[in-house]
Amino acid sequence: MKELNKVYEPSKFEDRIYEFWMNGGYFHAEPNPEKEPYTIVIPPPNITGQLHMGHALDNTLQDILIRFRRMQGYETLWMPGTDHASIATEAKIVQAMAKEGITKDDLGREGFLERAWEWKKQYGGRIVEQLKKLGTSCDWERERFTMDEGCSKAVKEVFVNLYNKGLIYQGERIINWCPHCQTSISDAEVEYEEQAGHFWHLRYPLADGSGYVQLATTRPETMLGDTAVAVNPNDERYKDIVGKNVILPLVGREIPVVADDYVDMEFGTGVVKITPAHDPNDFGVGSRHNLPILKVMNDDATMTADCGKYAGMDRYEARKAIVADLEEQGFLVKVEDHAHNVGTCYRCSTTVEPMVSKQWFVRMEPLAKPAIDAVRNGDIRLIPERMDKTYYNWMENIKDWCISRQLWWGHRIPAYYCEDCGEVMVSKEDVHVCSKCGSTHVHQDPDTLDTWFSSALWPFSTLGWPDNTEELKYFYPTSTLVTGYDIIFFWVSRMIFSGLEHMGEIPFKTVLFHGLVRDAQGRKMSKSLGNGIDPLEVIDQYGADALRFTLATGNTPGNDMRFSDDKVLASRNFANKLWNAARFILMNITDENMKVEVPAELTIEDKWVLSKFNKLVKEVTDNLEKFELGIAISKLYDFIWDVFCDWYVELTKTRLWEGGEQADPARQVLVYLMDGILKLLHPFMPFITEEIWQAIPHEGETIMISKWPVYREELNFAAEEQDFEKVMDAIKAVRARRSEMNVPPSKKATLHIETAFEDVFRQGQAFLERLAWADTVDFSKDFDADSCVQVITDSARVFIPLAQLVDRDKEIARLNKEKTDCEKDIKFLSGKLNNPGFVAKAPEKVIAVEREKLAKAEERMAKILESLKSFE
RNA sequence: GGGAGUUUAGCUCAGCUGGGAGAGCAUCUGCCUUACAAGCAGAGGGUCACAGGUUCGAGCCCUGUAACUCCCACCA
Repeated sequence: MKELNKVYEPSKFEDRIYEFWMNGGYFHAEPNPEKEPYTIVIPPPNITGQLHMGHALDNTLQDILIRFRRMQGYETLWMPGTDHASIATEAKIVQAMAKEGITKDDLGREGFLERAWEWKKQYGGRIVEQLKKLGTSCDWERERFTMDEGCSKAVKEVFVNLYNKGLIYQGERIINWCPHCQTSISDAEVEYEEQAGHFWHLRYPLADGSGYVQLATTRPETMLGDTAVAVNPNDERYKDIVGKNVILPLVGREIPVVADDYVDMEFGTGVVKITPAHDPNDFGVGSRHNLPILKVMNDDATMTADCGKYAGMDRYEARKAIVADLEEQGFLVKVEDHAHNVGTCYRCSTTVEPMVSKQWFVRMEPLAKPAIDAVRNGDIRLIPERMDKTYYNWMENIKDWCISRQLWWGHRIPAYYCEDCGEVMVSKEDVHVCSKCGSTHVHQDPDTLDTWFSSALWPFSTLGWPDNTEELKYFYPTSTLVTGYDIIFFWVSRMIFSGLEHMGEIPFKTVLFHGLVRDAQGRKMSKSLGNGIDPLEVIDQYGADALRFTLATGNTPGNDMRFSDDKVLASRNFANKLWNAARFILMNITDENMKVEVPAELTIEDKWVLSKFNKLVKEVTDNLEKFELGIAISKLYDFIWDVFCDWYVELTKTRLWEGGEQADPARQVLVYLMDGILKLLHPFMPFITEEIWQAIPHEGETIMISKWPVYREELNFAAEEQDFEKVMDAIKAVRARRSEMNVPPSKKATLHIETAFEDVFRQGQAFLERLAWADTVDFSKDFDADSCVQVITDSARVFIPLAQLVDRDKEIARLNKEKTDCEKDIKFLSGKLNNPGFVAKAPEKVIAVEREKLAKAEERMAKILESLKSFE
């Protein structure tokens, strides 16, 4: 017989068990026509990443679903992998290089990429190793990387496809530029934050000397790039000046006054300066009026060489200088404080600069349509449902997606330019000769693609697409995607339209969104705040199972949760409880080869617990199938702690300690239940359940691939369940009474029981003795009720002869209180049942329940009255 | 400006399609009862944010209000 350590110490076995699973190959999946597939693709963590609580939550939820389905008999694939995270990784490497005094240009593209791959080799696997500590049952044999050969092939294929369909184009448009990362970023990658700024009110003189127009700006440095001022065409105030010119202060350039609907007459003076090169709205005005586009800022946000005395200044430096000059020359009317939203880079938080730039874009509208329909018609289900709205709102207002990045680490854009004739060639294969003029002066576009371009293909690129592999045919579309609501735009929506466009099929059937893990005060965990809790430290201290339990408990889809040490401690205590229950069983087993099955002979308490367990199986399975993981785990918790440990284990002690023939069925039920509990709990707490399962009698090599328990009609003992609860009620009531009167457990007393269910109570006699601290249980009427403490339940009156503790007046007062309470119950219930509306309209089931309650209350009342009478 | 979420016991949160309010932690009382003091047995504690409405019946459905949080858009 195996033994369990006296103390629950997860660090002693978690790694060993993970290794055992790995060696057994249990995580691996293969297309298998005999089985139904169940597939999850992991949200690939960044190779720069360190495991944080968000990962821990995300992957715990995925592992729960995967392990559950695997045990249910599905061919279960959890596809793992990592993301190259172009901006984040490149930034990290550049930073490291800076310490050595090297720049990207020093190394050149080739040299830099070599270094980047080296970095990936060294650190890219770190997060994977950390995930394993959590217990994730990914198919590591299939691990992928967004920049591996297969994924890169998929990226090229998609780019070329979309280009040929006209869904990818190159254009000179306003994009968001991050001066720090030195690249364009997409709209989705801009985070707006409110900053305190100013409104500078300026006046621009009219060229004909007839006066000024007054306008305001929050970014005066952009005035150098003004190529017009605009007014609303319906604005009477400015009718006369439309078509005239104004002189741009400091610069002296004459620029026209144009009329455009974009201008809001109500706002400010109704005059707007137009800087087409540095503002998205102005760009629109500019193109409608054919205004020149004048870039005044370089990629590092310094002013361009054309900016005269301001050339080379940083944008904020230039702002100061320009404001000072405007004031000095009398063009500044006033300055106001003004809070406004500033776009910042989601990676480095630098204020982004809108700029005109030639970039590659994905035309979104045609792609968005089917993606919206897929959710609307229910092909894809978002959990919680409210995410639908967020999704539609984004998809219906979507703008074209800027996909080119001025970075080196990433998928290089497969576009080639002929230096002689200017031909643009987009091709999966490298191009060396111009297809139009035959020139060999051809070079590839230097830019790379947005990281999210490759992640969008993840559900099918990882399964071998564009090749039509067996895996792709079998495992696609995937079953469930589990991810945080914060990347619905970045990733989820893009996978949906990509799957539909390239596979002609949705990428997944269900998306389970979770929220953020916050700290105990409800703050977002962040590096800068330093309030992040390291999951690995938690695992070291309390074990992966406790961490997983904490994250799965009390968590509802889409809602944020707080993480605190208290919660992990409670989870660890739960694991310890289970551990000790297992130890108890092991200590009492005599035959280590015993079968895991329900014995032929069952006592009333066996039937009670088996019936309860049977229901639990059904409910937990239902909850898991409905993605109600938090509900499932709390039901398990209640059953294991309350029903199994606090009640059933205690109940078996009478049989076990007496030994003999009656002990065997008790052992069998204990093992049967423990086996079942471990299986139900396994998806949530894989390590402890495996460790215990291996120690108790079991069939099979690992609990991981054991059969998920199913509801068994023959274990439904409704009558015995109800009967036994009568005994339990009496035990609880006696305990409460004794506790109230401070009678210590060591002080035993006889229980005289008066009940209409004597046969039931006789079956429970031993338990009344053990759990209600009785020395004997007596059913005769032969005792002096006057010297007894009385306990009344729905089904019995219990008399405890504790004469020295009985205070006649107090007894009467207490009985009277019970009477009042009971009267209230009866009044409430009969009121309900006498309400014609209720009886006519409520479902029969509900009415029956209420009748039952009333009957019980009336029984109790009769007993109370009887007791009161005896005091008269 | 638009949208969403939250508001339930001192704290953190559950509460599935409407049928007399739950858990953990904390508090109080009594127990080292031979699996577990990381435990056992008890107890107290809630006008379910507020105001209306629908219903036989509302924490749950509808309308409105307030506070907090988040997302989207962004008027110079």
